[in-house]
Amino acid sequence: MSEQQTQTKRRPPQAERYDPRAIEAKWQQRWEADRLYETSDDDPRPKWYALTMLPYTSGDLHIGHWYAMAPSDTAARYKRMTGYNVLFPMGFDAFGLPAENAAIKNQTHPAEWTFANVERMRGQLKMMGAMFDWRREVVTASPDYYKWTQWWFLKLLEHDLAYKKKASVWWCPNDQTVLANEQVVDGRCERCDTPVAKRDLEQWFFRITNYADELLDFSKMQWPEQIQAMQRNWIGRSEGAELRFGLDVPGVATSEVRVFTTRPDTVYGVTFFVLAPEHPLVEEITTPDRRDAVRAYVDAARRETEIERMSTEREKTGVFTGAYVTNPFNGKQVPVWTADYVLATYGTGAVMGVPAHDQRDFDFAKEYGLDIIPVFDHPDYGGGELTQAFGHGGSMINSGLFDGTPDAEAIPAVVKYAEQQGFGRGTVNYRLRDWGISRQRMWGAPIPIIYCETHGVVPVPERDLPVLLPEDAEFRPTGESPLTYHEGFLNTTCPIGGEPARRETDTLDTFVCSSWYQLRYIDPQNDERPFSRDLARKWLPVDQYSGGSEHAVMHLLYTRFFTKAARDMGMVEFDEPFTRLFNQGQILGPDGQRMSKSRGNVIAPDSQIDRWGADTFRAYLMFLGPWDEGGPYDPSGISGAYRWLNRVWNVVLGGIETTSAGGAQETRALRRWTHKTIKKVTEDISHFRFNTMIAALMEYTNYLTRLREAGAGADATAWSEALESLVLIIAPTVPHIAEELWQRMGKPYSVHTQRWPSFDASLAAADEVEVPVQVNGKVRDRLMLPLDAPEADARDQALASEHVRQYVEGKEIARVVYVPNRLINIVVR
RNA sequence: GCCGAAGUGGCGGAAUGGCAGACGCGACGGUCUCAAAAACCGUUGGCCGGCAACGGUCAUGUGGGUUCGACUCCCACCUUCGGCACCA
Repeated sequence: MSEQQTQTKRRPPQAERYDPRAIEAKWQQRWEADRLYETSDDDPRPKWYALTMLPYTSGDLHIGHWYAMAPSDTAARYKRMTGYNVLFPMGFDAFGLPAENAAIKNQTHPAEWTFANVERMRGQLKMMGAMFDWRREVVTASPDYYKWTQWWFLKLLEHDLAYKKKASVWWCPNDQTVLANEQVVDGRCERCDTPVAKRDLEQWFFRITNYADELLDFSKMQWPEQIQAMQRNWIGRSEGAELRFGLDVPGVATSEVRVFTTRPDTVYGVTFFVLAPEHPLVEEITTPDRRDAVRAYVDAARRETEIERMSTEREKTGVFTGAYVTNPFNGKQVPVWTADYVLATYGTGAVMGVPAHDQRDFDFAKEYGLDIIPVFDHPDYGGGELTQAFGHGGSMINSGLFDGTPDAEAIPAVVKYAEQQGFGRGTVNYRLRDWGISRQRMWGAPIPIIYCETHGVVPVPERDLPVLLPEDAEFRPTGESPLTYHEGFLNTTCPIGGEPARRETDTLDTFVCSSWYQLRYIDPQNDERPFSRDLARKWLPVDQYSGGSEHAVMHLLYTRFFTKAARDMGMVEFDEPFTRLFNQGQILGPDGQRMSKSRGNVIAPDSQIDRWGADTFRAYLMFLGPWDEGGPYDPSGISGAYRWLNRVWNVVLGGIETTSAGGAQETRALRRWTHKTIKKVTEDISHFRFNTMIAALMEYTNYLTRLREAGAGADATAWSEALESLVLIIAPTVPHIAEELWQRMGKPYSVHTQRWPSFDASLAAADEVEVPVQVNGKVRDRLMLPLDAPEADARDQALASEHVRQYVEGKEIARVVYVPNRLINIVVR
């Protein structure tokens, strides 16, 4: 940037040019020295807890982080200016797979990589000029944080919300290690290219399904409809019945198989039965002659992803096990198959095959020549061979004593009968599964459990927390967790009897860490408890949460679950963690996809910040488009935001010839612009419509610039009102330049502690409006009409117009539509 | 495949039942300059007519529908993005 001064004929010389680099660093230091953004717990103003999702410590702060945080900061600053005591904390989500990958690659401890990233990212975050209260920072991988994450695990275990069961994970047979979904590429290990398959391990789970029904209730929050819809569908509540089919296989102890169905009324149409390949009974009931085929099929299924298996497009496959089950309703024996379209994780892992009334079952029956028996005389069904499955409609047929029961009564009738006869019961099933939290990895909070030969599974006593990660972890290139071969970590003594014992080597899913961090920010130094109950009462729930839409389901459901569990354990007194939610869209990388380190498409903003300054970059990101929609990152437009700030700088500092009594007309116009803009900006900023807010600010700046350059003079009071308002309403968006201008205007420090300006709606309103006149929907003329002109006047003026007359002449006027201040439409025939 | 969203000038977008293209980028022309950059001013959806002011007409992913009027509401389809439970 040149320090050279511009001298033009038209414009007065500027004392100094806008130099963001000088003013941004200066004010950041001043704010920090003055503790301007430290939030007190004792402030008498009403509280406002604004929270933005904490970043993962992936390396450098990228555009995606700026896109998430700069607008949140603007919203928080606005809230502060409207009279709230605003808490806006920041921290780091610091456990996880990428740190381990870096550790293996660099032969270092993951802590080294992680904490170096924390340092760097904190510095980069500070350049944004956000109002984060850094005294409250939390880092989930630091022992004084994960101590409490472990404490939460113990509490959930104590209240029977944690348990152990077998569940499948990807397993690389060559590296002898568990793989994350991300590490499986086209069915192979990303490290060694060996084909991988699922394998069952004992793992810890949280009983989130206990709260399935309550999690469907959004009445206590203001969340976007689409997020509610996604969570509702994810939870997937289905009413139906669990029915018991008889099993009589020699040498098999079990005498029944339970199946969940949403259509118990079609039970007489069952012609086959399917178990998921992972179902424990498959191996047991398979007859010797079918064993090889079944095993081969099950092995193949273990190599497939759930997404592949859920596709309704692929050809149905399956194998017959050789066994039969008995339909309790009609005593009919039907063959038991295993097929990959049945998932072990949904319902009971079994499906009763009713090909006439379920399309997937229909496809399967067609593929393998199984019987198809319709049990409803659906109005679309003519009686011949079925070409597709039929849903609801008609009344029951081929169903014994139920024949003739109409569709609407069928389900309750069959369920009632099943309950009377002991064939099953009406029940509700959820797609939601319990939350698996065990990770066979080193860089996470160790699960605080000890295994003792004598006492079994023993929770680590609270006084022994945290269970620390070893500092001398040695990573083998296989990716196996070092905890499994670290003798110092592994060997311990039983807290009950003192016998030699071994520690759990699995660590907690990182989503556990981020399920309660909003509670730690309010009391981050507390070493007695995870948080103070009094402070929780004061600050929570979070008033406004924001973050990427990629977290619409998992993180946001997990943390809601934690809150409800905490309430039931008597730790907090509210039901939901986040009263209001805003999900910003994705800022897309050059490949058109979400920016993330693992995709390798991140762009660092540093060079742009260096060139244009943080204010310009913040304004540019907010101007790009609607925040909830995201969009492609293209730096070519940044100069527009920079030019705008230059115009703001010049118009505020440039001076104008003022008079104490400017023309009444001009003064009125100036005040109208000022109040109209305050109104628009207030409305937009409070609804996160930052792009149109900035457009309005640009228009206002352009207007003031024209006014100033016209040299016509302006009313002194109205002009100072205009400039003062401008600086105040840009302050949340571009905090540094606003502070600098505020000071140069001779106003008291700080602009950020000023009151947001109010607007006078009557001053903001125009007294005349241009109204288009349409004939049959096409604009033919425009009229200047007084505000809220009566219909008769508008109609007369419209019909008097020369342009309109051409199109109306000689035709019959069928109707005149008049929308005051919007339009007149003359409908002719 | 399933769930959620989005498709509008050369580009980002505005308008959510009432003037399509606000605001900005880019491009083009100009001022300043030896020159360039920066800055500033002006023009800028397509087509047709006109020297021109201007007028006409088409146009919001595709096809249909509702309405005096549809970017906006409804139905079907296409494409792209986010998520799909161990990336976070």
